[in-house]
Amino acid sequence: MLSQKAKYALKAMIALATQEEGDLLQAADIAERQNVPRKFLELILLDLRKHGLVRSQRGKFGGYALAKPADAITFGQIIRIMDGPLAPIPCASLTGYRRCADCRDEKSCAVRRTMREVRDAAAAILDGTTIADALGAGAHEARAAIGA
Amino acid sequence: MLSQKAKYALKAMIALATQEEGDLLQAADIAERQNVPRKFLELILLDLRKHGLVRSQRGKFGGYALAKPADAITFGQIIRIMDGPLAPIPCASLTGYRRCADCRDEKSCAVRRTMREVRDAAAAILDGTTIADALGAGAHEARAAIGA
DNA sequence: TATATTGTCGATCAAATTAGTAGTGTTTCA
DNA sequence: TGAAACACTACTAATTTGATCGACAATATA
Repeated sequence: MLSQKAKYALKAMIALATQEEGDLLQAADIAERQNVPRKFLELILLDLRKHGLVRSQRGKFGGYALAKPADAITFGQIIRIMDGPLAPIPCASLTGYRRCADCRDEKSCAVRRTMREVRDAAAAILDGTTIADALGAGAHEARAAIGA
Repeated sequence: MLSQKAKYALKAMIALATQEEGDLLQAADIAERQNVPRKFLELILLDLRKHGLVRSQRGKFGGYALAKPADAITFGQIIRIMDGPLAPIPCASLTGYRRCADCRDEKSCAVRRTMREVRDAAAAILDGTTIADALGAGAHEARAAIGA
């Protein structure tokens, strides 16, 4: 399961991507637009900043902006920061491998093998979808909705 | 994340599938073979029985057996019983749909759209992998391991 | 029938995780 | 100097997870 935190982080990054290059968006604005608790969102943005996805400016008229182009930031990066590895089970993870305590023979474990397949499929999608894609597709859907 | 419970359930089902048609396997045996806590496993088997995946016999020389052929039981069925929907987020679930409380416009939500893709990919794998597949591949690996 | 054995089931529990909230400090600009 | 914004620490309530315990019910065999 994706945590609320990760979901809020994705929504916040998408909101930041709608800004003009160089413009800042304040936590309170994002919170209101995306309908998420402001203080909780601040923690999330802080975390994203510490991981280099977002930059911030303090003081009056401060705020947040993407630290990199929207097409260089993937869903996978954001989710891993917030929730950890994508794999359904640690023994099937590339980025956060941990052995199962109860596993007798990892090589022949069908659970692990199948969970690795699931991980790979999820990673292909999440590491292949950028914040820019999210915007683009959204715009596409919006255009389609008005018949354009 | 796959819970321990779901992982144990998968392992137990695989263990049951190794038995001859009609033979029973006792909870204590499964627990020892698969290295899982016996009492916890009993709860899991009970749950699997109530959902029709396993049958049980009480009393001396009692035990458990698959209630259906191993190739008619998928990872997806087992995981949904133990952990609920496969989707990373309820608004992207087919079997357990629930709206996000904070969502302003579900139609244009890029998070939802992408999580639906992840769900579909995971479901394709998990609903397409049976307990029989798990055994078969395991045997193949085993044969490969001994050079056969 | 007695007894050992095995599944059934309800209650309970400790630890971890989740989803926040509160408050204080720090920076910046007008 | 003061208001506005981010930074950071600490705390907490509720939920979930991963079990454990013990009494009960069914069954096979001696």
